[in-house]
Amino acid sequence: MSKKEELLKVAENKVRQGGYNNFSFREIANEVGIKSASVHYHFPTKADLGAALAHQYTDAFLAALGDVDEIKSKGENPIDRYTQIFRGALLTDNKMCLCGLLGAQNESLPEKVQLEVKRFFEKNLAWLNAAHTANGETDPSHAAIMTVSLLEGAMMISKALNDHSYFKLATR
Amino acid sequence: MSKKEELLKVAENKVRQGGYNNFSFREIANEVGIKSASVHYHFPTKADLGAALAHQYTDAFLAALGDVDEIKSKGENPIDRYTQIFRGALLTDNKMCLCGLLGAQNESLPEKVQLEVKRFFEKNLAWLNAAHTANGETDPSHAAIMTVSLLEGAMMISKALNDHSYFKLATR
DNA sequence: GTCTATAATTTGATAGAC
DNA sequence: GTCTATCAAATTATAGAC
Repeated sequence: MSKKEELLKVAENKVRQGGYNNFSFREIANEVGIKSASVHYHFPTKADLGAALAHQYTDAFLAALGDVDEIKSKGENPIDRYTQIFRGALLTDNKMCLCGLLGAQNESLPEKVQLEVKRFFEKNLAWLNAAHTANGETDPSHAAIMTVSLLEGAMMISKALNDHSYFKLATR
Repeated sequence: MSKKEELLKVAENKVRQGGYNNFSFREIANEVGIKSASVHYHFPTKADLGAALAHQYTDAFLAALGDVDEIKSKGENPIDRYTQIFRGALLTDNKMCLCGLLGAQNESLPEKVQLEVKRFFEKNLAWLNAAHTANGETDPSHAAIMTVSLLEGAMMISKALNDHSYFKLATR
């Protein structure tokens, strides 16, 4: 893994724990074994790093979701798949959804970060819309909104209560 | 309004925009016309201020909710009332739920703030449990989890998309 | 790509006068 | 209750050498 990739990885963990202000260039530099000035070579400003973080997170999330038609052709329910990926993010990593946390503090973020967070939710809603359509639901776009809202909210409250069983109850 | 109350008010707005790190003693002191050293007279540490903030927010929220039986006796649906109060917080103030945002960044908060955020959700779940019970639902505790998760999630994503119509769609 | 050195600003907090 | 004065630490960022 390149230093640039390492920096993104450690920054992601910190943001998912406490938001955009929960990491500094010095901290992440120390953790990957370089100096903070060198971080600016890879990411000119903190806003650039934040935007790259959200962009990469979105791409990885979409890749994990895969293709709706392909899931369907295997006889699987794509909404179950979606739920499982959210569940894994919380139960395995024990961390919030990066873009959920950033979205909540949206107003205080640099504009280029805001745009990437927006992209995450637009892509998620489009995927869920296709999934609910493939499931033959009568109002797939409304169902998409309900699905992602419930999962993000359940994740947030599980963190607040420090109790993963809350998320499990919300998603059964 | 006392200086102490004014400090809490301006701090609340800042936290609801960008989280716990989105205000400093200097900033809120300037806004109410005193010096940052004087803030420490009212709140010894920032953690004390944060905990007072979440505690006051919870109390005000519960007071706005009122009594489930009283709402019921008027022929009103308490879940509709709950939804309307959430809607007002987003559409009128154009801000996140204080404890929703703090809950998402829970891991990075001082312990005394975490405890107050937890209290907010426990009280909300108890209220919703009573409300769904009064509505004669078969699984009121599960319904309570679904209700608050959906509302917090919809609020978060409305902020992320910067689009209030998203919240309206999620709550109709 | 990474370093040293450094600048300019902000932060939470304290001591002690009034 | 509020002030002045001050502190130590942390922050983002830049200049320039290797």
